[in-house]
Amino acid sequence: MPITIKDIAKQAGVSFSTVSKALRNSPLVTNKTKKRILKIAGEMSYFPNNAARSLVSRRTYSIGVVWPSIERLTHSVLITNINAMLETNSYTTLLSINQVDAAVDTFNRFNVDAILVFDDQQAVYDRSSLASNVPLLFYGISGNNPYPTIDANRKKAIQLAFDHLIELGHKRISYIGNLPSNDHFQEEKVSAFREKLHEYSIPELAHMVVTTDNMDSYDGYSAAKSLLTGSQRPTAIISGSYDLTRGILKAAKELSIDIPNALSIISYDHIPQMDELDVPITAVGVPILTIAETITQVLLDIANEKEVPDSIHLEPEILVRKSTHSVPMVHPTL
Amino acid sequence: MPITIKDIAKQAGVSFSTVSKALRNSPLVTNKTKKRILKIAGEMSYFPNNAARSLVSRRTYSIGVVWPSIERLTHSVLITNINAMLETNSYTTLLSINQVDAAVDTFNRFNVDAILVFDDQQAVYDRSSLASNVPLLFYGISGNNPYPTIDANRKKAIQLAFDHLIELGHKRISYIGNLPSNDHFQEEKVSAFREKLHEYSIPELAHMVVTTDNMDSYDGYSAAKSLLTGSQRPTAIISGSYDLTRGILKAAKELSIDIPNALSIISYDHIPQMDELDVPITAVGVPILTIAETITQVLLDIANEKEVPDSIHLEPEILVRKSTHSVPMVHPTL
DNA sequence: ATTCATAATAACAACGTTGTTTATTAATTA
DNA sequence: TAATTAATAAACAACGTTGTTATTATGAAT
Repeated sequence: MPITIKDIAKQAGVSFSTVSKALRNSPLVTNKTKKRILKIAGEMSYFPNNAARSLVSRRTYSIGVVWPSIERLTHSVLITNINAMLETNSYTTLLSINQVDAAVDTFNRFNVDAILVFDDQQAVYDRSSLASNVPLLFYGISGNNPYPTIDANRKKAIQLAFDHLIELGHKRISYIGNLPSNDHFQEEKVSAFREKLHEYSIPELAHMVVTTDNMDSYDGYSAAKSLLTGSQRPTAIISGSYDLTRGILKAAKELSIDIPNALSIISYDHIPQMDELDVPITAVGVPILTIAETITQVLLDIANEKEVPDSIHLEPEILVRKSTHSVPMVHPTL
Repeated sequence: MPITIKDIAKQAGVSFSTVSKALRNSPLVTNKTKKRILKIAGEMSYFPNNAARSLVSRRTYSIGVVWPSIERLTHSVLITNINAMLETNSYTTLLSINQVDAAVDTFNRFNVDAILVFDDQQAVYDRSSLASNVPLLFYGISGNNPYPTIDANRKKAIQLAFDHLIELGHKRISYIGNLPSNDHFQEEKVSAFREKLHEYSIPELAHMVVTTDNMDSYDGYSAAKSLLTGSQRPTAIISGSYDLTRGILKAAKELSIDIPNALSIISYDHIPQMDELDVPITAVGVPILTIAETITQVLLDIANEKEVPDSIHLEPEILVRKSTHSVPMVHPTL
């Protein structure tokens, strides 16, 4: 039997509506009684009943996040940031690891003020049939769904990376990334890479695009190991993600390949963690804080029934750190 | 403006209380009107308002999970399982990645029926001062907090592992595990290992206990690499976790050390994923499904105000797979 | 045909809160 | 001192539901 304002009212010898006002710090209650009531509320460890409150205010000041894939560092970082930002705006974040439709259903029942859907997996469900009275925001898929969407320009990111390497004089550039059958995002990166090869009239040799089965550091490690011990060693590698990069770094270290002097590495995923690796890694992508800020802002907007654009494309940036360097005059294997 | 039963009532030309009964499939409404109302509700994409419902029923049929550390595979697997099990019991799982006290506060406001706290990090807060009207269940810490707690007997697990190796004739056994300053669990495993050494009168040589900085696969990899290339190569390794084990496996593979013929590996963490590694790994620990089932059951119990034991200790099991074998007659390096 | 039982639906109260309206008290003025 | 105003606090209505109670319509039995 949870404590209610009526219990407090009885204890304080005052009407329950006075208690309500006191707890909400209304000017309609004198400071003295306010203080007294606050004290009693604390002692009785009172929690406002969100259900009752939201029933009358039509607001819960909470945001639901649908997060079906819980095992990716970049996403963890992103969610942690969004969570923190929402908190500073007095919003509470609720997560669900259910399927998108079930999670949306749940959040509707709880009357959250807005729902954020991480749809990176491109789960198979009919996005047009998602029943929801709560406004939705998608992160990850552009177009083809009727909800506001935020995504990152992955193509541009790879282009930035490539151009940076070209500027440094690199020609023998490899891309390491995973390429699952139905992942539109990874495809985008690979094709951007190939377009750039074409633009600079660089023929695509074997092993210039190394696709991995997974996004794990190991996949990066294995790919890099075989790539760097092969006959056609590149002078620079573009990595598809933070996790892969960690593996690549490890491989290089093992082979005593000096980074950046003997090999340049540039990685997708613009997260602070890039700075903490053995060699601080030059990174491309939309800064994770920018993503978090944008998502948070749009969430707050749709929660407050403001108009938001149908889709927001975030532009990537390049942050040059220690891992990229001009191509060595004498290539060790060339 | 969300659809309410009143809207449906108006549409169906019937009183709102009839709609309520129809939607809840009450026998007090004739099948004909029931069907009609259900149809209309569907068309209007109606969602029952949880706030209103829970206000009167005093139940939300939802469980809050406090999950401050979101980056560990075993925990992800565990939560995924608990989530699924609760779902089959018609309960909804809500996650929060906030600090324990803030998350408990949030869940109290939402009137979840029970709260599960993952307290593996032993976060610094006064557990006795956690204000909550909702029943709490802790996973991970035994004793010293006033709430029901479920934990796994880690000591026993390491003992099982050790005994198994002894049975196979191993004497040169190493333990690889991380040992952060304040992690009681990891300490428990290490000290269990040392006790066993003592029990079998095996002197502890250098590198018999290799502590890593992190729980990452890399840490396992590095540790194993140095351990296996050193002069005192063990015939068997006990690994502190799944992630470490993956690294160890990788290292062995690279060094062309045949598992299990040249080296036995046994790992903590009794999860199905152990079976899917290069070499299926013999594992000790409480089976993850057992943990999930126990937690789920206790959650349902406390949600329904049943009495539950103060603390439940789960007993570990050993599952022998392909990675352990009797000690080679001729030790390669001895 | 009138009464009575029953089936079907409608009306009502309650859950805990907030915002508004009304009543009470204290302070000020004439 | 009586009247008026300002201050405080109490009472009330509403939010969307559910469970209980009251009402109406239907049909059977006398």
